[in-house]
Amino acid sequence: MIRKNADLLQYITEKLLKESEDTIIAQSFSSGKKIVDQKKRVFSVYIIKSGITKCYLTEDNGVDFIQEFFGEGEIFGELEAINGEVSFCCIEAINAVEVYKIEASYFNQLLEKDITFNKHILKALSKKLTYTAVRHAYNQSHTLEDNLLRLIHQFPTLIDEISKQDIANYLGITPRSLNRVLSTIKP
Amino acid sequence: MIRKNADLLQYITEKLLKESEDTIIAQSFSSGKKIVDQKKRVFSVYIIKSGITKCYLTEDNGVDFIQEFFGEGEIFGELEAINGEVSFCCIEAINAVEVYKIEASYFNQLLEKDITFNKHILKALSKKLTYTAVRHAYNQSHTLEDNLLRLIHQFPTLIDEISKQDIANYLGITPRSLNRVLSTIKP
DNA sequence: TATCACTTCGGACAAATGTCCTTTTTTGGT
DNA sequence: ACCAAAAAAGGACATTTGTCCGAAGTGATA
Repeated sequence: MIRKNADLLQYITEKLLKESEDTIIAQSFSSGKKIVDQKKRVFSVYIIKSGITKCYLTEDNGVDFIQEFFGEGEIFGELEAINGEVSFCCIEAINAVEVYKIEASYFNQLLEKDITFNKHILKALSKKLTYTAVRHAYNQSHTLEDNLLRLIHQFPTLIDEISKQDIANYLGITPRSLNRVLSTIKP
Repeated sequence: MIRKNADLLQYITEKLLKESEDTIIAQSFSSGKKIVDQKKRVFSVYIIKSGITKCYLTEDNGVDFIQEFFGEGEIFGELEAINGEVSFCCIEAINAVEVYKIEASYFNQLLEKDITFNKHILKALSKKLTYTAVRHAYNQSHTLEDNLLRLIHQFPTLIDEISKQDIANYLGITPRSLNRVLSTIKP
């Protein structure tokens, strides 16, 4: 649901910020702002300091699909820095978001020079891969009701913090279906 | 659909095999054999030399969901080597499969010592992440008919090489639905 | 050839989900 | 406090997908 990466954030703030004061810069985005746009070049890698973003793709038929919600310590832009391709998704602030921003070229330098950083990134990538695989397997193999109950269990304040449309786009369903199932499990 | 990684396979065969003759060993599996089992420890990393495997998870309700089919050069077991956790999926040979097998500990040594290898793995991980994200977004946002047509377009001999049950498990549907849609698009 | 196990194929019906609306509620700005 | 715009809610119906079968095809083997 809302993914976090405490280890990575800690490493950035406690170690890297001190030795790279001029290359790692803080930046803020207000709710609704796009930080990374689909099919555009990405010149930086971002690590979330605070706030929540959604990571989504807009399909050719106009439907939005939300991959994940990113919270503290989650990284994005790293795939594009590593393989040099354009972004395949949008990253948009859901509330007030603060990030650390690293130039893609410096990020790649760090990967080569700093073994610990390299390991953090390898772990971050394998974490992402694991949780996306597990979530999609679950979602495809269970009923909508199961998926919703699991989501609410993992993140009880979900419905207060995230719009119905976004929850529906995360589950790959319509808001109508979401409401229907919500009304059967709530009362 | 069937994922491949020519660059990685080339690097293994042309460079690594020569300098690590005793640590990278070839191994064969016949059709139907499980190479990696779900929720078990994994002690090696594998790169496919030839053949096709399926990568799938069995959910608590007994449903199998196929993440991907792996072909030449595709790597597996690397997530478990990197983060030290048990496997979250099964890898099973679909036909006769030959792999290169690397001890997890040696794999981690290589990551530290061999920058080129490290880059190959970073790229392999980001490729995997990109294609799983893109595939799931597409599948969730399009009709079953669209998904099938796309699949057949990407891989025309699909229906001959892979069982209906596996195709259904890959799409997250039942074989009944698959047949229904096949009969509407074929004739 | 007979038989068993396995896969495939579809019919008939049930259940889930989408589509298209209109109405109600909430939100944000002046 | 008021209004316009957006978000949420849910009715009615159409469509899609699942469930539960039994029938038909296939391949291996005695």
